[in-house]
Amino acid sequence: MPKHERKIQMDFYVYVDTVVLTVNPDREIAPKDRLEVLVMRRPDASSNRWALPGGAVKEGEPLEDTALRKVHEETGISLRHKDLHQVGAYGDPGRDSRWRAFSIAYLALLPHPGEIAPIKHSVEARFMPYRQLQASRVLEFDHHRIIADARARAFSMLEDTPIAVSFCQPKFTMSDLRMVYEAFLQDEVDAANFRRKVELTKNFVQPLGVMSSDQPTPGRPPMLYRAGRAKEITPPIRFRSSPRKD
Amino acid sequence: MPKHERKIQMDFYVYVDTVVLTVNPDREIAPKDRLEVLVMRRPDASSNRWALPGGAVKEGEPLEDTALRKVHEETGISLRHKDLHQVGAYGDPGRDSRWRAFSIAYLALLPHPGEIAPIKHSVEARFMPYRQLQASRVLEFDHHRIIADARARAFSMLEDTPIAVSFCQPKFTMSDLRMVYEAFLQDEVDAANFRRKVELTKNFVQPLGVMSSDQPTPGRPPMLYRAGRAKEITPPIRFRSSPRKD
DNA sequence: GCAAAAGTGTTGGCGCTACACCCATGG
DNA sequence: CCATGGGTGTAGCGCCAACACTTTTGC
Repeated sequence: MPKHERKIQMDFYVYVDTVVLTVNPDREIAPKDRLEVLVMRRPDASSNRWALPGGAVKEGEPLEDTALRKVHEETGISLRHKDLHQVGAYGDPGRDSRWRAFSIAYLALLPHPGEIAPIKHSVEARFMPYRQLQASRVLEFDHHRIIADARARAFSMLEDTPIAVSFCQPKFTMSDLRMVYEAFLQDEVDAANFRRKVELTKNFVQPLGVMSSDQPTPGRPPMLYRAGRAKEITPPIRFRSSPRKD
Repeated sequence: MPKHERKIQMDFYVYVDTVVLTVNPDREIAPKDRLEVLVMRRPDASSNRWALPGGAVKEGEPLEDTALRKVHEETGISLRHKDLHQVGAYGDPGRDSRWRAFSIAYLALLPHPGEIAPIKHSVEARFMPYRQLQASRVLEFDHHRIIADARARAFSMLEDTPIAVSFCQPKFTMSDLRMVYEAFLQDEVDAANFRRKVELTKNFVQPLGVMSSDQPTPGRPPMLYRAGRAKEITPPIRFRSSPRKD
């Protein structure tokens, strides 16, 4: 690593970009379109150009602090350290046409805010469906690749950590939790088997005897759960894709 | 990301460090101790201090090129782009006591060189057992954490890509391949089930005629295989840890 | 009002597949 | 002694059906 060499990298920039993912619980929406990404539009940017929240690392500032700071500055959303997971580093020459720019990408998981978060900042920020973003390539730089990598990493974390509850409200139903997996799997999951797998995993969720008396919805009132204290899922929750028709 | 702001990051350094992993096929060695890491000792470093090969990114140089270049310069080993996989970025203030240093870590998988590679460079380089490195903390900076992350990433890649063959010679036996998994699993694997799982995966390996006519070893001569052309393993090869005694 | 229908959550069961463990055979 | 192949019991799970509990609809 660092030998005692001269400082020759004065034109290098180090940024942090954060992919804030959420799952829209609206049952009207198709499972594939429930996954949403927080994006922003810069004041000076051309219309129809969106970007991930992010910015330059300050001197003496840990990378995760940069992520939290820029997301708050640019979208008004306050994340916590425990919500952040590193996705990777992006540093190809030419990914930024102006200068050599490195970006360390983070992933954050957030319960869905009921409405588009009221953002009173100079920049416009909102959640947009992941699939729509990938279909119409409106993101700057290599941010399409970054959000794709972030989604893949989030899905693998769903399999062997209880992180899916991060997308849910403090009290949630089994269907809420299942819809998180469906959003990332981009497919439906058998409700019966899902329940069994979750309940057999010690400390994944904790039942709260009560029924949800929210809005009167049709159907049997669901049981409510809250997050357990498990840090990992053993055995991992996997969903086989093999018996699908090929 | 990059706004039009002044250049304020002149004291930031961007490095690439590479974790070259290999599996020692020596049957005398316990499975847990077969995993080895390529480390080097700097000429000016105090004795007993080792580090991963790596160095600063040059202007206009892709990150992976930096990895290949520094590994070659410092250890004489020539890697290929396809051997490289990114592990992550490390940028905590204070990880380098001299200045703010970011390091992007890569992972490379290499067949075991029969002998410690004869390195005729100014720096001393060699493979050392992973477990021994982690037990005696002789690595510089946060390289202990980096090699731990690299090992975890390699293991997850073993499960759903045919990358294990990267650790083997061009022609290998089923036992050679199985020992790769055992090295990362830190446990033994049933030979019969392993064979079936591998053979049922299309294009994972390709059987050659027969017989290793190497050294006459005790036991029945094994079949020889070479790498298939599959890019991923479906379904993934998993090894359950549940029915072990707890 | 009341009954039927429709919608959602929950439980149970059948059958297949994967695999851990064991054993037989071959070189 | 190691490689290879076969066999068996069991756990996980995909799939389906039944049942529970509610709101909505029809008369």
